[in-house]
Amino acid sequence: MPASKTARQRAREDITAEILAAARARLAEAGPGELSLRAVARDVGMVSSAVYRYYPSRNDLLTALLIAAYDELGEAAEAADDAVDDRDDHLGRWTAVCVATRAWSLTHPYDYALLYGSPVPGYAAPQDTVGPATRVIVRLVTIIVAAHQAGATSPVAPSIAPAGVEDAVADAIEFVRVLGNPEHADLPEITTRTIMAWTTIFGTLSFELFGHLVGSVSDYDAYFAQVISRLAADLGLPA
Amino acid sequence: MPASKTARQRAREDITAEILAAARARLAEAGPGELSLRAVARDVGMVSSAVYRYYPSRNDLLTALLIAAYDELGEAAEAADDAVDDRDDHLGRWTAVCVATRAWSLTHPYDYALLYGSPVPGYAAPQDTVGPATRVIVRLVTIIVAAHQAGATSPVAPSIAPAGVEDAVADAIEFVRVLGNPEHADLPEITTRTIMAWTTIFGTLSFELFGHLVGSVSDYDAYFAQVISRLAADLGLPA
DNA sequence: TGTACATCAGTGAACGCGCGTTCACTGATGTAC
DNA sequence: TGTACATCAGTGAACGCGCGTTCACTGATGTAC
Repeated sequence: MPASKTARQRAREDITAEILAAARARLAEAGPGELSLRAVARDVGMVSSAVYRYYPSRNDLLTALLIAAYDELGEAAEAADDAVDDRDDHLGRWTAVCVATRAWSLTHPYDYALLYGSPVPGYAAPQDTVGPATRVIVRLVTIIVAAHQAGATSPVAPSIAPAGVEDAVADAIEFVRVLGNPEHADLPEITTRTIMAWTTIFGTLSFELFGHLVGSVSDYDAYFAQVISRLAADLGLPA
Repeated sequence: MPASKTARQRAREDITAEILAAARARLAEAGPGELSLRAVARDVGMVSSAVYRYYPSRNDLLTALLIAAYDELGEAAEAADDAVDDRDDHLGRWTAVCVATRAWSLTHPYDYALLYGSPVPGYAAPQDTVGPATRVIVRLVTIIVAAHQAGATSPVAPSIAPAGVEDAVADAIEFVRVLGNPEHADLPEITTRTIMAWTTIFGTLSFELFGHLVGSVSDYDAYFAQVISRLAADLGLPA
């Protein structure tokens, strides 16, 4: 049981990754529901049955694909936040995460569609995908709550909304509390607004990538900048 | 050339519609990219080649599906607006359209995924789908612009955003002008905000239907009510 | 009203293709003594 | 260091299946005189 890997183990890891990469490339032409194991095998230069040594079925390959894409996006978003030197520049951190999320999405449109487009009929993502899937929103919430705890915010829009915010997003509020931000009077409002903003960001990316803004938006970069700036204002981050 | 239809013509229309309905039902199990003409034919009780008398190819059937679904959603949204007696109750009209849009989406999740989920690889929607696709946003813009022209609004959030709004959504602003609402000082801001709100609504529906709010939102009805109420406030509609 | 012809819906066979998965096999790599 | 055995990656054939589309056909419906 040596600490260094045997040639076999190294080869196995390489080829496992190679198959995954080939499958991701395939998504450009087929969509996850029509992803063909045989086509992937051909691209890798194997016979189709050989793929079963690495992924026990088509669905397991799909799961690996989801996790890889979620992790890559989460990684990009977190790295962008971490690269902001002034940790108290919450607006800068917010903007960095949003911009990085969009940049990854534009360069990986098929991965984006896998993650945020239509679910694959007959496929239910297993529990292992949950962690990777939450990385972006967790980071966004972290930034916004930090800003409010530092007091570096304008008051959020008065709650003219129907009562019952606490109930609507109870799960998320609980989550934020656990995140280690004990008490803040506006926590329900802040949480609701952050989830809304997150939804708007991905709604914007879906609309952009899936073609629904054709005829409305003329400059996508500028439009996205407008959106995240308004969202930041709605969240109480001062300009 | 009689004004009344022949039996053949009537039968043709019925069966064309029946095939379309069967295809929509199929979407529950397969997704548009894997939609099978043969399966549709079986459901209708025909031999697969007979479908070609009605739709010249699989892609034409897809197009018909898109148009039918967009029109049904547009119809539902417009009917909800039209049913509001007090035409000056802009908040009521806004809410009615949003609620109707969500109601249709929840009862037609597979049609929703067809319209707002991942595009079908290799399929480009033809021009005929554009009109039906814009019915909801056109109605939303109409309501918001009417509210601002009637002066029944709070001022919209001050434009703390980066300059250049006009350029980002130039196409939409032009469209609103053509809609017959000549001048309003805040037109660029109002237009941007309305497109953002539209994006948020469909982003919310996509997240709800595609499972991204599991673990965050505990009461979807209540959450949606919160969302559209905040959006209305952001758009200057008074409560 | 009746007949002759034209139109068209639906049939069934066929074309050429791709799919996921199983299985017995071979040959190379790794392990224990 | 050398040998015997175990592990495992990759092969190739096969199973049973479904797909979109074409084509010559039949029989019913519609039209013109």
